Amino acid sequence: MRIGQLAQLVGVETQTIRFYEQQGLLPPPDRQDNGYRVYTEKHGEGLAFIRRCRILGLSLAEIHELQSYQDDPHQPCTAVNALLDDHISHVRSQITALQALEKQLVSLRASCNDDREVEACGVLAGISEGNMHQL
Amino acid sequence: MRIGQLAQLVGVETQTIRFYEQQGLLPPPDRQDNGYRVYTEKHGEGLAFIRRCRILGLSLAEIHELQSYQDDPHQPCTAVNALLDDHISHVRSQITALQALEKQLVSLRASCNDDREVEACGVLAGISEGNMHQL
DNA sequence: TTTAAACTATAAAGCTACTATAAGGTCAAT
DNA sequence: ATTGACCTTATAGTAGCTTTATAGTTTAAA
Ligand SMILES: [Zn+2]
Ligand SMILES: [Zn+2]
Ligand SMILES: [Zn+2]
Ligand SMILES: [Zn+2]
Repeated sequence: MRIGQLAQLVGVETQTIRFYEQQGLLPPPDRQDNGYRVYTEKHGEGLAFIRRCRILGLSLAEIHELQSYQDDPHQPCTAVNALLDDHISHVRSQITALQALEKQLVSLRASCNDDREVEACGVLAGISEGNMHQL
Repeated sequence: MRIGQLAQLVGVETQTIRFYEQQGLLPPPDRQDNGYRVYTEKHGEGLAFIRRCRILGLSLAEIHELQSYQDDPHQPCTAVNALLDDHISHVRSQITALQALEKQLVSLRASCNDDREVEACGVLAGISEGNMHQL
């Protein structure tokens, strides 16, 4: 299988595949005499694994870590579970932060319901006055 | 006021101030004979405005847009309010996406409550099997 | 007074996870 | 023979800084 076929199969761009190879997430495939990369089914599985991890929001570093666990299949999976726990709490804190942000933005927006001149815009005034507890 | 004092006053790093100047968000200040930047109170206000916008999650481009409105104070503030509305909906969609992600991660995590070998880890299996509706 | 700490300057690279562009080699078909 | 689709590498761009390198300036201590 050449790179274009693999890309289409998994639903990524060819550059992304080369990028993952360069980052050490995908093993370098064999090459044809003309230099073209030749991929096996294993590469397809590896690439699909990476993509599913990315969809779950895992960073390339975290994926790398998971791969290192896969290479050592008789270790206890504590580290894998811990990695996911960390990631979940990371996602949760992002959610919390964004919810607080939304609240602030909504109250800021509420300070200017009508059409005024920029000079008197409640939104701009709210930002400029700096009545935000963060700063 | 020199750059270090301004930085301390507003709570940013000096490089960040130079960066904002370079990006056209902060007007270039006068210079001393030795080349050192000299800032006025106005610069402090401008910088604080930028920082508060950043805390609200606004991009530098959005901040630039807001500044252009400030420069034209007798326009109606419709565009300001609209910018904020857009930003709020952006934040909301991020929250929604992250909540869906969290749900998926939690269910994935639940598939491996006990300590097993990596080989049998429910988390890794869950990712590898690809029973995710996205892919 | 010398010297070292603290401050300033510019320019360039690094960070994440790609995406896009450039310039070119290979292959099948027309 | 030439088009078009595919492949190659290398390089730059994205966002918002942060870090590093290198060097000049000011200020305070020894
Ligand atoms: Zn994570
Ligand atoms: Zn308004
Ligand atoms: Zn926005
Ligand atoms: Zn497990």
